[in-house]
Amino acid sequence: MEPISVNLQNQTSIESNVVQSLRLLERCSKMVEIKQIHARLYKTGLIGEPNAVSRHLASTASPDFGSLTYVRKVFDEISRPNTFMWNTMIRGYSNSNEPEAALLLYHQMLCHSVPHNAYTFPFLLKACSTLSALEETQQIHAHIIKTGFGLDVYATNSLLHVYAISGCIKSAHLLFERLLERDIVSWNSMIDGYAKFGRLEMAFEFFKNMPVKNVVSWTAMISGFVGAGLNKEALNLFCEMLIAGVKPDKVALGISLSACAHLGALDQGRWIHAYIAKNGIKIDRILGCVLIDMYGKCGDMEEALEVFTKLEKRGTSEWTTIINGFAIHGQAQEALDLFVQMNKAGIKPNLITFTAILTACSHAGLVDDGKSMFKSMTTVYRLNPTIEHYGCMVDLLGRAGLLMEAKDLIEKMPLKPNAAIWGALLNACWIHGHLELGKQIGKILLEIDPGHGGRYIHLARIHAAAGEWDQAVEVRSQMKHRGVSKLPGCSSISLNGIVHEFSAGDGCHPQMEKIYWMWNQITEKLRQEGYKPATGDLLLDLYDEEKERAIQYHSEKLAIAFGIISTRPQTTIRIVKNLRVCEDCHIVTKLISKIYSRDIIVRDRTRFHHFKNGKCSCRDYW
DNA sequence: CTAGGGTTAG
Repeated sequence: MEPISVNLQNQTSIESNVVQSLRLLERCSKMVEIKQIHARLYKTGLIGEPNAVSRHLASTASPDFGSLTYVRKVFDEISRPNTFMWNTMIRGYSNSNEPEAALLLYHQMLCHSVPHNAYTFPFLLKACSTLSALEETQQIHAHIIKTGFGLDVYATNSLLHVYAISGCIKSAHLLFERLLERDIVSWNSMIDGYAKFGRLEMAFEFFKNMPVKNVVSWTAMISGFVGAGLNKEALNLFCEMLIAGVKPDKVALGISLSACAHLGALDQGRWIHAYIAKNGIKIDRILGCVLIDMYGKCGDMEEALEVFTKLEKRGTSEWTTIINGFAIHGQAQEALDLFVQMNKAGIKPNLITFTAILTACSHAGLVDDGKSMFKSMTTVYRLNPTIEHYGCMVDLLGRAGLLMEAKDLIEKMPLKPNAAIWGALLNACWIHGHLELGKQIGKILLEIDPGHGGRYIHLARIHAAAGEWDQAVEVRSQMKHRGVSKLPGCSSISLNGIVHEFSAGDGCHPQMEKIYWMWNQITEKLRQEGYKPATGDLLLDLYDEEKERAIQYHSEKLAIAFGIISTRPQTTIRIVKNLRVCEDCHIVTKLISKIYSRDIIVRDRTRFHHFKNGKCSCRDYW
């Protein structure tokens, strides 16, 4: 920052002085300097110049400056703020963490009979959209029409956006139909509105029919797929976008990377990372997090760490993401070490950081560490544990066999236990054979979460293990009766940029015959090693032939068989599964890793298993 | 001035 040396003595050159001051203002980056200039505006009388004051407000109210209180003070001193100044303040608050203030200001603006201009409504409606303030939006809608801005494309697009984003997609659609002038933004808002609420067919209808698409149109659609869990479709669309010759920007790349993360599509993730590097796209905070997360969720912690280390700035999110990476890999010590380093670096952990840390302790069975971290949340970091944190603790204690302690925690916690809490306890009961308690909890779960198929299966299993076949069958038929279906198990493997998906007993894959042949080969070798199927799950399904077949061909088994025939010997096989690995598959995969000398990395619904030479990184604790 | 983004975990 150069010293401020504006010659203010000569009254005739006051205009050029204003201009010069304004230039300085725009270059200002520190609050102190802004305040200095403000003081100078006062001293020199320039404070009476609406232009100078306006610019001063504008640069101070920009999102780069956190402190709106200061701007507000300046604003409040102005006797008759003009429209520009009101707009500036509304814009400031619409981008802040108190957007309500924007609405209040607008109200005051009306009271003072200050006229609007075309810039007033977009700012104001932005505040409405973050607040999902529909009533206010309707009032503003009326004002827009009354004051003759009903044909202004910025005002109407802003309206359209609020309606679309706040779940009033019908109003948005109606408005869209009535618009005389629609531009690409109008279309994109419709796509985003429908996509965000899971109405992908409608979103796609708009996407398909719009006259010209830009990168935002594609991204809104891709993001809709990701939001609906259709990550494969999201990636396909990303590829189509490239083929259509639309250059992806950081937003498109980020959302596609998160699709890769969900899918465990390492190759595609690497490709996007390389694209970012090749095109000189700056890795901002979000891209940094997504990259770390992608590598972590795709099983490559070395690369995740590499990205993390190379980042210019590391904030809470970046640390949290890398810690979570180690957590899901069962590398609790690394996670805990990073937590210490994070503290040393002066970065404050947040609630999500603690979820990651507690997950790490839980997966590794570090009961004492977990307990002390949980305690430190309130005592050291002043964070109130949420239901997720209690869930982690119940899981941690229950998994370690401390069922009574887990139950005790549930009874004493200040929050109402939800399905996830009981689910964690039920799982613990199952692992440690506490069948009586398991049955009680299973019943609770069926009541509070009647649409979740997995709960029925769990309870039925427990009945079966207790030898209560009638009741096991009863639970299953209850499930059928209520029309609840089990989430089908699905495993995927990514090869040469193509994600292959398998579901249990699947016959869909073009190479299915070969895959089943390979699986039979594998079973033969397993038998020679003395393997016998873990039949716990099988017995329950005896009454249902189709399911029995499905269990023999669990989706991950098919994916592994496909992996072995489709890759060179020694190549690591990476599988992603949407459910937890069952005991039988875990045993089998360990054996396969030894017999075929293959590293097999399986990502479960909650964690990674690295199978190597007959052993698994989870040390059979999962 | 209006439109698309991430980290928990279900």
